[in-house]
Amino acid sequence: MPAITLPDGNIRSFDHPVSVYDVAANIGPGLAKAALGGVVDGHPVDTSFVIDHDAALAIITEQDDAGLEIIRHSTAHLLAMATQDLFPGVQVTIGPVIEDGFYYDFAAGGHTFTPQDLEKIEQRMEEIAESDLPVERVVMTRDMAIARFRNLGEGYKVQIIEALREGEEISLYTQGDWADLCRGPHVPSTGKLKAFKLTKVAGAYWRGDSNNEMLQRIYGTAWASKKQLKQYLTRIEEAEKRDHRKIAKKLDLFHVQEEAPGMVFWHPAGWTIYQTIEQYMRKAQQANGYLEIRTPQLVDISLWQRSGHADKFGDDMFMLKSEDRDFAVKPMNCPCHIQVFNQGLKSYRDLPLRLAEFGSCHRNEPSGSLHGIMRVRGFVQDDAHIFCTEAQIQPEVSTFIDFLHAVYQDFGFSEVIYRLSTRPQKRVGSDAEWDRAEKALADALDAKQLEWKELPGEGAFYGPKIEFSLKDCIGRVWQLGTIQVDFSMPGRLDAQYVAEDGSRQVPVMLHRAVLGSFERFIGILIEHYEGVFPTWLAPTQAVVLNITDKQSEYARFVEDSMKNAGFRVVSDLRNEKIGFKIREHTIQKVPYLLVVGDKEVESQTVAVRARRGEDLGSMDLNALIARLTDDVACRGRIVLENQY
RNA sequence: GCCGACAUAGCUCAGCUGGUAGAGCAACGCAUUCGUAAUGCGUAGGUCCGGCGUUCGACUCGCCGUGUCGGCACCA
Repeated sequence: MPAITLPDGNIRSFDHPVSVYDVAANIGPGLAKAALGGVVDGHPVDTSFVIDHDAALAIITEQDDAGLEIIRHSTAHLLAMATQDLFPGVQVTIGPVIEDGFYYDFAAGGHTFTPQDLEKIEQRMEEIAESDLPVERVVMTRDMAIARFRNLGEGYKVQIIEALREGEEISLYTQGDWADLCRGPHVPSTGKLKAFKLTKVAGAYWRGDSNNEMLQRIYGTAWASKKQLKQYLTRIEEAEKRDHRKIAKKLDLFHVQEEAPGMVFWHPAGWTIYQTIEQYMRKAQQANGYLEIRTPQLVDISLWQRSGHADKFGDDMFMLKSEDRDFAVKPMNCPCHIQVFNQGLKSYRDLPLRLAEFGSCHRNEPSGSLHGIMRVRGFVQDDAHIFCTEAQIQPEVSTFIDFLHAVYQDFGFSEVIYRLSTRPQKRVGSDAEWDRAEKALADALDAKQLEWKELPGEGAFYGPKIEFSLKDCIGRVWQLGTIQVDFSMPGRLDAQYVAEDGSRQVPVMLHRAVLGSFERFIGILIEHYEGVFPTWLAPTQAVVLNITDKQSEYARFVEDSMKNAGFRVVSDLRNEKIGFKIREHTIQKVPYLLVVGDKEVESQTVAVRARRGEDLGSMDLNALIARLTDDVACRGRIVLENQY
């Protein structure tokens, strides 16, 4: 005789076992109609789930995140059913929910899905949804499930079931004459699926392993209502306008071309941003106890053999031969930094020793992985290596995180994603060392009360790492900063110091970067600001505009004065209407437009127009310089409130 | 690297089933000297990504490359 406790604390008693749907109906017909599933004592279930004992129950509707998840999962099934309907012989594999949607992987024999196929499939999905087929859960034994899917010729499903534990309860969900293996829960009927759209088709390896065959993945998005779907599509459309490649073209920041795939040609405007950031980082690092160095681009392969890089990444390194010697273009800076450390005998008193380099690196990244300037083959890192004792690891990591936060704040980033990547299968170093290194990093994160996620097995071959990541305009996550503990490489490359007791010890090395690569960082920045750079980064900070030729001499005077005060200013003296010139420089996102007409010449002022048309009125040059000085000094910290 | 799509003027893009290319903006010239998001008129501009093939004829069809885009895999 179950007593059902609802989320609001209300208890409803029944004299017979009841389904989730029954309880919802007991509360009200509207809720019964809206119910998509339930959560019974913390476990998500279908509306058909029968409760026969006292339990806590929350009804899930499309208002809940869990409801949306059910809708997406069921839409994935709908996609699979429609696809198999239209393309007999296609095998189903998996179809999970992802952010904002779902996908389903198919083994389609020789057929490849075209955009036209997607349209047809989507249409079939609409039809099935409209026919409001009941979705039912069927439980069977493992052997029965295997037999069933084997009969259907669904080899992939058989493999999935075979991987499940023996004796585990297997559930299938059926709709009409179609069924899929699934844990659930699912919507009670296909009529609940009202707002979805297939978005793209792509290849994906079976079980995520590139040694396996490639399946065809169809992506889709699904929402509780048509309105939400439309909002989502608009959001994506808007986000795509922030694409750093598009904005960079409009603002003339850089280009790439066929002859140098994955390498960036920086234009004056882009290079101004780059240099501003580099100079900023240089100062910041000096202030934080780093010593800047510079090491060679080409280093004999033997060094990379000793460091272990040639063994693990040899295929991805650019090699060249000269006078019978093999050189590698450096893919990273650490082995070179150890060479600097190794010059002269170091004492424990020298530790921690922080060596920094804006190191230019090249990696022959797989062609398919290149992406704008976010993933390139030639890049520069704000790289540094901290040589220290084991006891110094945690304070150094902690100090570094503070440093990184201060830098990110200057760029206006607040939503940092923290991840700790732990030991991979292929690695060097003892388990005891890995234990200590992983703990040091986790403790540092916990001490700062940061929310972080562990990525098991994702560490570098020489040590675990913390990754600091940000999202791009359409939600793709990119790693920028990192700090990695390395117990191995210093030893491999003979780094030593003399300890207090006179013994020779091998230092620990921390690899770290705040921005990661300048290329990627600037790509993220462009999307973050949508090209509207805060004044300190803006390639051109102000443009002087004359109304007619009469004021050109004064305009040049203003330009020179501002340049002498240290700002990046140009004059636009073209014989064009003021409205036209305003428009052009507004489109170029120049922070300040300084208009000079007869009035301004007369009063020795400028009429200042800030971004988005804001009229700051007339100012004399001292007031203008003060204003820009303040603006530059605050960097990106208040740019967001300035923006709108 | 793998799967798929795409590559036309400086940029954004048209170009139907094969008959040697077109617009807007930009550039250049002339006129206009103008007060806060587009002044008018004119001129010039293309190895239609590269190679090979089919064809009387290829931007258009086929094959091979290269690059880009979307995913997957990889990411020291």
